[in-house]
Order: sequence, then C-alpha cells, then structure tokens
Amino acid sequence: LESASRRFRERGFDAPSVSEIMIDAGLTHGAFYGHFRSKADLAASACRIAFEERLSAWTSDISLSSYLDRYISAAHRDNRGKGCPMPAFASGIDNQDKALQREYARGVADYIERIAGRLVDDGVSRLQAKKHAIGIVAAMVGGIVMARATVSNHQLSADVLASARSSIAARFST
Amino acid sequence: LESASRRFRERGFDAPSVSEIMIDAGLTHGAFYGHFRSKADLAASACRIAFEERLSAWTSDISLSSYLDRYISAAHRDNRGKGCPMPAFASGIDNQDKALQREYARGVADYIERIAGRLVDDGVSRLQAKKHAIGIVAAMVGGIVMARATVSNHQLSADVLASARSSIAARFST
DNA sequence: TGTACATCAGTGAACGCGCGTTCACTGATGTAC
DNA sequence: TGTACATCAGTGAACGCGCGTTCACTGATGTAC
Repeated sequence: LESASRRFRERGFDAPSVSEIMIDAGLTHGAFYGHFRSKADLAASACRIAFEERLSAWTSDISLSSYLDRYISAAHRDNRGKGCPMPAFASGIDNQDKALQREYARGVADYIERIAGRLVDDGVSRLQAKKHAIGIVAAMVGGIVMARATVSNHQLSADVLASARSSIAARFST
Repeated sequence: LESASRRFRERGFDAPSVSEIMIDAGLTHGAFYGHFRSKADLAASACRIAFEERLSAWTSDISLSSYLDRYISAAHRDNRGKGCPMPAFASGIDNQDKALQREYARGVADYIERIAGRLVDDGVSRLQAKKHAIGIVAAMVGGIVMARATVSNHQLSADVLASARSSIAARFST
C-alpha cells in the first residue's frame, strides 16, 4: 500500500506500527501478513514506490532549475509524507534491512541519473554531468534535511532554505 | 555520560535503550534516574555535549578548506559515533522532544557561526559569510548523509564523497 | 432457481519480547561519640 | 581505636505498554449440480 509509503516518509521506518498502517488501509493488523512477508518487506516495497512516484512526477516539461527551486522550498520541507524519499529516508537507513538499503541506493542512483540526463541535454559532458548531478543531489538533500531539522527555529530554517537554494543556483551560472 | 552521545550518534535517539547505555557506563538501568529525569533529558544533554566536543575539536590551526576535506571523507562516514552530530541527528529529530530540537538547532546555529567566522577572517563580508556558511553546512551534511545512506553500494557512496567534496571546493575558487 | 460446498481475504485474540520507568531495598562510606 | 548510626549511589524485580508476528476461525463470494 502507498499510504504506508507516506507514513514511512513522515516518521521513518520504525515509528509507524503495522497496526497503524493497516488501519490506514481500512483493515486490521492480522490481514497484513496476507500481503507482505514482514514489515521489512513492506518497507522495501514502500521505498521503491516512493522513488517511482517521485521520479514519474518530474515530467520533461519541468526544467531542472525550476525543479530545484520547488524542491528546496518550505512547502516541500513541511510535507514529508508526499515529499522526496531521499531526505526522508537518508538518516538511519544504514541501520535497516539490507534489501531496503539496496532499494534506497538504487533509487538514489536513478535520481542522480535523471538529473545527469537533464544536464547532458543542456550540453554538459557525460562525465561532468554525473559528478555535477551528485553534487546537486547532496546539496538538495542537505538543504531539505537541515531545514527540517531546524524547524524549531523558524528563522534559521527559512535561512537554510534560502541559502541552500541560492547556493545551488549559483552553480548554474558557472 | 558521553558514551550515550556516541551511541545516539551511531543509531539515533530511539534505538539505544536505557539499559544498553547504562551497561556501557558500567552500571545497571535502575541507576539511570538518579542522574537524569528521563531518556529525553539525557538525549538533550548528549546532543549538547556532542556539539561542544565537535566544535572544540576544530582548533584555529585547522583551515576551513582542510577541515571540509576531512569532514567529507570515508573516515567520517564510517565513524558515526565520534562524528559530527549534524548529519547523525538531522533526520528524525523533528519527531523528537521539543527541548532536544532546540538544543540541536542551537548547535547548528553555533556551527554556522563558526564557519561564518572563518570566512570573515578570509575577507568575506559579514552578511555574505553567513549565507555562504549555511550553504556550506547544507552541502557538508548532505554529502555525509548521502554517503552513509548509500554504503550498500560502495562505488556510489565513494562517488558521492568525491563529488560533494569537489563541489564544495569549487565554491572557494569563486 | 435453489442448495451444498470450496475458497480465501480478513478478523481478533494471543504469543513472546523489550521498552521506559518506578521503587523497596542493599551495602559501602563517612561522621559522631 | 571501636561502635552506632545516617547517607545515598546503585541494584534488580516489577509495572504497564506497544510492538511484530502467528493462527484458529469467520463469513462473504463463486462454482457445481
């Protein structure tokens, strides 16, 4: 189920219980094991569909620079559930199931590949494009992760978004 | 205790149990409440001392650029316990205790201030220094967080470190 | 159309477990005489 | 020096709770005759 994917993005893989997820789906917890082998199994599936959903939402009519502006925004910061799985799952995934880790790494690689493709379209060489794309992903994720982590200090969080956004934008002028 | 600070950085605030932390300190779990009011109380203290320890380790004889090179390294990626609390606690802290969130935000603000100070020393204007410092922090944290999250794919994780490092370094040439 | 039966997704009680927290108690230490 | 007592950090059994997982059962649905 994809409501699980939302819950996991909101509060991590451990916090949402199987009961909570199943109630969300209008069923009882007992029915869970008719659909998945274990909670870790669901987590891996939820991770996969989160990446698919995210990548498919980035259609070719949205330019890279406007995509980045929308990515590093207060709206994205405040909407973990429907947001990007990279920052949502980043921290703590190294203490999770191996299969889940691989699923995540694959999603990240796909994301990088997508950005690199856009850069190649813009005339950047294939090799440079990948390096550049990775740097952009690190800055995107860092910006959102830090903005979310500092929401208790509204001004700081807003400054993080603004500075991270302009810091990435500056990279495109070179 | 500061062994708690290491454990929390390694596996987050929820995973390490009070028993585990106390055994680490050579005591039993019952003695815990003679020292702290609750687990959340310990978490806030551990967060504070992690930032203090980190910031005091960055002495004035270490230049910003060499500090950043050492920060975004495989050694730092593989040593969460003694590493920087910013990437270690970043994700998931928004679901924690309010006092802990404030402690974290304060640590981040201090870190940014420290970097901004170094930039000012290098002749950057005060206002620009802060913006620049925030961008650097986001890129640092993003680099380490993504490198850790993708360790299951060794090549990808190494590429993330290399690209994030050179991406930040490029910023100093402008 | 009506009856008998197989199927199978979903139910909910039950399991063993580890958690954070409490609390009556222990036993080493330091002070008073 | 020796005894009596207060102090207090640390102990470990016990608590209530929610977790992931299992499993005997229910009850609606579809097929066979």
